[in-house]
Amino acid sequence: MDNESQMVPERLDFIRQMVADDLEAGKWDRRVHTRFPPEPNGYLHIGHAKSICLNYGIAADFGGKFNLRFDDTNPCKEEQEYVDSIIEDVRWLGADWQDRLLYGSDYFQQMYDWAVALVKKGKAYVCDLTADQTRDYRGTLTQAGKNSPYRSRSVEENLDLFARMKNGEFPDGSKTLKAKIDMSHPNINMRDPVMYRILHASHHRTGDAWCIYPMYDWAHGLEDSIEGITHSICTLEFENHRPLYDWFLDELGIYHPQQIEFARLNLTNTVMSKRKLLQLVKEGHVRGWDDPRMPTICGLRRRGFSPEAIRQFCKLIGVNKFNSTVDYALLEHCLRDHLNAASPRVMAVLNPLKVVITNYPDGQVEEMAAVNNPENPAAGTRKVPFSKVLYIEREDFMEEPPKKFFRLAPGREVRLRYAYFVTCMDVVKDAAGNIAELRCTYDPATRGGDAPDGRKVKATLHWVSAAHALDAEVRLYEHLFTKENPDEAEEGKTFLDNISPDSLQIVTGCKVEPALKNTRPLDRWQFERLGYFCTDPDTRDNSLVFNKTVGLKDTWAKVQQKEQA
RNA sequence: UGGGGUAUAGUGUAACGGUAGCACGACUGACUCUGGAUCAGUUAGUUGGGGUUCGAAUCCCUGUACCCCAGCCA
Repeated sequence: MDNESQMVPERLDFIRQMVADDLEAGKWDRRVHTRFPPEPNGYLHIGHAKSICLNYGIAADFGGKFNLRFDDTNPCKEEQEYVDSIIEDVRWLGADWQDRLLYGSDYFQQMYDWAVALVKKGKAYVCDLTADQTRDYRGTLTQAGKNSPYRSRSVEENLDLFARMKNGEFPDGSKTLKAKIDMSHPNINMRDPVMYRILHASHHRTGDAWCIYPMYDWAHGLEDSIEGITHSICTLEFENHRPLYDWFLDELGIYHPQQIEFARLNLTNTVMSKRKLLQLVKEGHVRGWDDPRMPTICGLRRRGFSPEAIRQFCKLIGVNKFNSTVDYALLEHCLRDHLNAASPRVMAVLNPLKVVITNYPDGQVEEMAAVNNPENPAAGTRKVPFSKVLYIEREDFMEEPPKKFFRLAPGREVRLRYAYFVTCMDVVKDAAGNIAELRCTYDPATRGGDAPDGRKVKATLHWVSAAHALDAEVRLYEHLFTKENPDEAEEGKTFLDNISPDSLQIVTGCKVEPALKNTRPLDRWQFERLGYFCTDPDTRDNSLVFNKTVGLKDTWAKVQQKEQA
C-alpha cells in the first residue's frame, strides 16, 4: 500500500480535506491517528476493505498512525475465530498497525472508573426499569419520553448500586446504568441512553472478570480517546450518535477526537450485511465464509483477488456521504488491471477436444518456448511440450462456422500458440454423431508460430499436449445473485430467491500444461484466452483444483450475444 | 406528522462564484502469436421551481425524492 499512497493525491476526498485542514490549523499537535475498529462477530467483507483503506490510507498519506482495535464489548456475539480471521484479512490487505493491535476490552477498568466519575457528577444513574419499560419510557420518534422513576436517586445510592452491579449481585437485565441527559431530546440517542448492562457472560478475552459490559455508545468514544485517535471515522448510521459521543467526552473532560461519517459501500449483485452473509453460510447456500462467491475478504482471496486490486478499487470508488451502489464491473476492471500485469500465463483446456496432427512424427516431443508474461519481460519464458496428440478447446472448433467465427473449422488454418500453423483436414465422429476428434496437418515451416512466407491466420488457439497434460478440476463462478439488487424480491420472497443457479459450475476432466504441476494454493494464473484463475486450497499433490477469478474480456461472446438477439 | 443526513451522464466520482472534467460501462475503429492487453474516438449529466449575480452544480428561498434513528446490538 505504501507506494500507492505515499503521495497525497491532488484531489482530496472530503475526509482527507478535513484532515488536511486540521493539520494546517495545527490541530491535534499536527498528529494524524486513525483506526479500524471491527467488532469480532463476523468475517470482514469488501465494505470493510473500504474502511480499512480509508483509515490506513489517511494515516499513510499524512504520516500518521493507524490502530487495529477490536470493539469487543459484547461477549454474547464475539468469538476468537473472528478475531483471528480479521487480523489475517487486515494484514493481507496490507494495512500495517505496527505494534498497535488493541482491544476495547483492555479499557474496561478505565471505562468503569469514568462511569463512576459521571455518577459522582450526577450525570449517570442506576435504573431498575426492565428492557420493555425502558422502551416505553423512551417515547417515540415524534413524542417525548418520560423520566425514569429511578432517575433521581442520590449519588451515594447510585454509587452503591453500580458497585454491586459490578460485583455480580444482580441478575441479567435487572438494572442498567444510564446517562442522565434529556428524555425529551429530539434525538432519541440522547434520551438517557444505557451505558452498562448486566451480562453474566464469559468474554473471549476477559473471561469472567466482568458481569457488566459497556454499550457501544459509551465505550466507543472512550476507546478512541484513550488511544489518542484524531479522526474517528465511521459509517453514516452513527451520525445520530455523534452528539452523544461528544457529550460523554465533554462531561468527562477528556481528550476528544473528531468523529466523521461516510457512506458504506454497496456493490451490485451481492449482499453486504453481516446478517445475510451469516445466513448464506449457516443455511449452506455457499460453501463457507471463504466461498469464492462471497464478498468476504477471505472469499475474494480464495477466488483469486489480489490485495492490490482491492486497494485500487477502494481508491477509485471515493468517499462520500450518500448511499450509492458501485457496479461490480468496476471491481472486475481493477482486478483484471492488476492480474494482467502480475499473472504468469499458462495454457489450460477446460473442455478438451482431441486433435491428432497426422503428419507429425509418432513419439516426437518438442519443447516450445512460451512467454510467461508479455506485460513483464522479466518473467521470462518456459518450455511447453508439443507432440502428435493434443487437446484444444471444444469451443474453438465449429463444423459450420458462422461468418464472424474465425477459429478452427474444416479446411481452415489457424495457429497453435507458440507452436505451429495447423489445418483441419478431417472431423471424426462417434456413433452418436458427436465430434470425437479432429485430424489436422501442421506446417513444419511455421515452428514457433510464424510463417516464413508471411501468410497470416485469423486465430491463435491455446492447446496442451495430451501425453503431458495434467488433469484438473476447474470451478467456474458467476454472480451469486442474478439481480443487481438482490434485496429486490417479490411479495413473500427474499434475497435468497435471487441466488443464481449458475453461480457455481464445476468442470472436471480439464487438461492443463505441466508447468502447473507444483502450484500452491492461492497461486494466481492467467489461462491464456480464458481468464484469470487461482489455485484452490483443495488442491492436493495429484489433484489440481482451480477457481476462475474473472474472465478475460470476451469480444467473441459479445458478438455471439448480438447475433442471438 | 420529531430529529439527523444526502441529491452531478447508465454507474462511481471531480469542479470550493468563472469552459461541467475523470473513471467504469456501452458503442466505433486501429493494432495484435491471447477475439486479451494497448491506442484513438463516440455516447451521455448538475432533483423541480423561483431568486441574487456580468456569470450559479456552487449563494438565497421554496418544493420533491431517498437514507438513518424508538436494542440492555455495534
